[in-house]
Amino acid sequence: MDKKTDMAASAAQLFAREGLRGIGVDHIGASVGASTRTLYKHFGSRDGLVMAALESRHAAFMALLQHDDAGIGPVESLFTTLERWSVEFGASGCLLLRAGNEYRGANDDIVALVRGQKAAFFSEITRRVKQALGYDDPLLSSQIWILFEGATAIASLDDTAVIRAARAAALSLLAGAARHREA
Amino acid sequence: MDKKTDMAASAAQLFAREGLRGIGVDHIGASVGASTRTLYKHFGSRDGLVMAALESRHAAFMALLQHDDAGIGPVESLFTTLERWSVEFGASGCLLLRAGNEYRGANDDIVALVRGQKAAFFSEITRRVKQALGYDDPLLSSQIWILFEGATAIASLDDTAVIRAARAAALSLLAGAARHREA
DNA sequence: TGACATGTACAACGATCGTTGTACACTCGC
DNA sequence: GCGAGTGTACAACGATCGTTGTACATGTCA
Repeated sequence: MDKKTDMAASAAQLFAREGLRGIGVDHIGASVGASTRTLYKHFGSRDGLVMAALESRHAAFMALLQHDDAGIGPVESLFTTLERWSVEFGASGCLLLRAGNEYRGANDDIVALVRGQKAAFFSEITRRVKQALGYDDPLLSSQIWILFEGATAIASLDDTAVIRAARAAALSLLAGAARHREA
Repeated sequence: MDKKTDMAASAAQLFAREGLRGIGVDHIGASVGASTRTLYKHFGSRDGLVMAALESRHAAFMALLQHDDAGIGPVESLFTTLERWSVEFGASGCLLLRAGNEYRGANDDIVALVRGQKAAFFSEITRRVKQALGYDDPLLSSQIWILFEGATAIASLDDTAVIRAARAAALSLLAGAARHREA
């Protein structure tokens, strides 16, 4: 029905696998059985399609994040969700950061979009850290963000075991912060 | 004198700024005052130039790493070197990982090269962790690697302050491991 | 002097790719 | 029934880009 949504999602997957600039618009349209003309009527340009694909990816992960709050702690679930995502969709680095780096100096709108999405993601991390500790800890929040992005990056060439190592590090830092607060 | 080395270094910088596939070979040759024909006599193909650029980057960072062992600890200097590198060469994510993701499904040689370089880098981290602790700690080594790559990735859109946050987290984990060993 | 490596200028090729125009189907709500 | 919205097929454009051939210049080393 909603072919525009399908195209954006399929484009995100193809961009992740073949490279942001390593695949043509014709091939992306054909992947969902749509003509190139339809693609342009929806997105206007290739860069417009790239932005739609990034929004699709970001929304999909954020939605998965909200859904996975069963039993485990709010910080820990960041990493279990990432692991499930990597197994299901494949690990090829963060598509948002890849786009931000690949289109810098070519399209400022894409860079601005990525910046906004990452700011939203960091807000979510900050919220979860506060939920776990009872108070705000900006440094710890950014450190957990670093662990998350590092695990995402490395998982693209190693296996997904690094994600569990990152989760353990995050929990260790979290416990250290709580211990330090008590003393 | 050695124009081949210059071209590889300049290509690495241009690839980092304009994107791995966002700049043409003519432009790269012109950046060092060389003709396109000379470029092809040295590297054979565009992908050959990409691999040479990656080797140039990897070697440059590893060399900078060996040189920065003055006063501070072996693990801490990983991050101070990264910070100096980012200020001097600009922060646009790890070019190696970017290439590995962008050329997957297009050139296996590039992916294999990146995999080897990252294995060498992880060995260096492992060596430094052992030097700091007195014994091997594979989990901690991979966690410090995660912090390093995460800081590199995030520094490309935030400022370089994240690198100091990553360094603090690494030292915290290191101290935690040493404390746990004593008990 | 001659052979050879290295570099340049210039032109051209073939291919891919982003983009658009046009004409034609289908479906839905008024 | 009719117009709007959505989708398709097909062809073509202009531009960029990777790649190569050829002819010529320069330096070095035997």
